[in-house]
Amino acid sequence: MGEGQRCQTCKVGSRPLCSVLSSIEELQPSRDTMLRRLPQGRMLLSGHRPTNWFGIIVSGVVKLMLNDPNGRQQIVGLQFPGDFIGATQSNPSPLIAEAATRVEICCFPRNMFDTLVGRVPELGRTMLMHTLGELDTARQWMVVLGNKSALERVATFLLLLEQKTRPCDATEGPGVRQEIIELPLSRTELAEYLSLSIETVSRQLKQLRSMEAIETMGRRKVRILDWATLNRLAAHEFA
Amino acid sequence: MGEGQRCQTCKVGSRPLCSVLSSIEELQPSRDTMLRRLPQGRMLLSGHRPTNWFGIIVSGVVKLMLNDPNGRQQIVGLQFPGDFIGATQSNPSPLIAEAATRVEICCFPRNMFDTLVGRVPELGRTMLMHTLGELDTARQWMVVLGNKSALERVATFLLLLEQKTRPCDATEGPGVRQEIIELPLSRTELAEYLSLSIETVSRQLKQLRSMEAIETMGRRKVRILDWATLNRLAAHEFA
DNA sequence: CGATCAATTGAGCGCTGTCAAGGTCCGTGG
DNA sequence: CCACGGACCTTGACAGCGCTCAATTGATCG
Repeated sequence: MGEGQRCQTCKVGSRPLCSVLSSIEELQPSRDTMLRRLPQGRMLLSGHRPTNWFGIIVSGVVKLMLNDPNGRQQIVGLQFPGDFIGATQSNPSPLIAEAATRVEICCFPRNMFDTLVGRVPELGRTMLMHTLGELDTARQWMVVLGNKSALERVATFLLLLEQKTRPCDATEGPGVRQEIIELPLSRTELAEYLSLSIETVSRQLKQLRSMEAIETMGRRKVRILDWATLNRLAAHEFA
Repeated sequence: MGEGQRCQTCKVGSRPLCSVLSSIEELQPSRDTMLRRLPQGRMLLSGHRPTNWFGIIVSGVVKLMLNDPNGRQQIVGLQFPGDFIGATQSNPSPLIAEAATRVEICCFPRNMFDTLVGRVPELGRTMLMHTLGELDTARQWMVVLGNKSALERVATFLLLLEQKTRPCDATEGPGVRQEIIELPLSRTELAEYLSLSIETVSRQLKQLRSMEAIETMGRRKVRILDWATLNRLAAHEFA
């Protein structure tokens, strides 16, 4: 893993998992915890190899991948600030995790977490709730992959991204929407996430551009112009 | 829910969740637990409505569905004997659960489960493990829906089904494979699960028949003839 | 300012969905 | 036991979406 640094002022506060973090911080304030800054592309979990740490994402995006039997890889989930990562389970999973952008993770040794769960029952419950939420997310994404057209998938992704990358303190509501979205994925990664070809992704972005629903600014930025159209295409999936 | 009956001799013993069940049985033997027999088509969870019970499937298959924004429904998971169902979470989920076949469920009141989790910490851990397993399953299915052709999906489903419906005491290995598989789903449901049209499902079954990989016996039975071909098509997904 | 890789665009085709017709299974009643 | 009806399933024809292959354009960095 490499570079590390003591975690002094964590900014994940208002995210769903804040309670876990604060529990940990209260009991063992910033001694064994550290804020790791990882470069884009760094592998965090590699298939079956066991992991002795776990952490909470503070900033950046982590992509979760599974090896397709045909050799190719598919992205099966994205983890945003506030989400868990690492050895949240003892049974090994073929899941691969990689930093999609530069990432900051608040890391803890695994045994520390285990003992904490024993001492704070609330912690285990929070973990379970979060995992059930992830399960819901995965199943909703199954519906996206199963029933939506290429254009709808791209629209859905853009809205999902906008929602997930809102500043922590922003409440729901159309007033606080960000116009300009930073894409944490390349076109190739977008294709792997949406189960499309690179070319199709490109064509759908072009189509959205010609509908004047979005405006692409370089490779990694999108400005959203027409929320109504995008919402209609995504059919209010991730409200 | 309707018909119920005290649970005397439960047969879920050797399934993954046996520990939960036995913990419950030990502490509170068969007083508030009962074995519910439900007919095919009975709805178990309906979207947002809260549920005050939970249970473990003893026999039969339960399908989990999500409403597609386009109106159609998609099956996002199947629950087999040994799996949880019901209020395993407090946060509401839009998930709908329905008996795909006649189903027997060992049911418990929700508060009983909650108190047990407080008394037996192992129980919460088991729940978390099981949920993480479900998450893995969901993500693997995402890969199936994203990258596999219609023929491969059908082959994958047949092998998955064979694996899941093996008798409890059967260990892994090719020796104990069942030749004849009972399909818990109609063609329409199969299509909803595999994200295909009914017609395509039918055509792929025909193709497998013409390859002499399977043999259909009526509408709800399949005899597997060529395991190698099926495995090759499914690419050893659910080993 | 070129070198290099990513992204876009175009042409062509195959897989799968749609629409429509025919066939099969199964419960019901004669 | 057989005839009938209706739901479920199968089969065929056809079109369209998205993938593949190939060439071009564009971005980013030395």
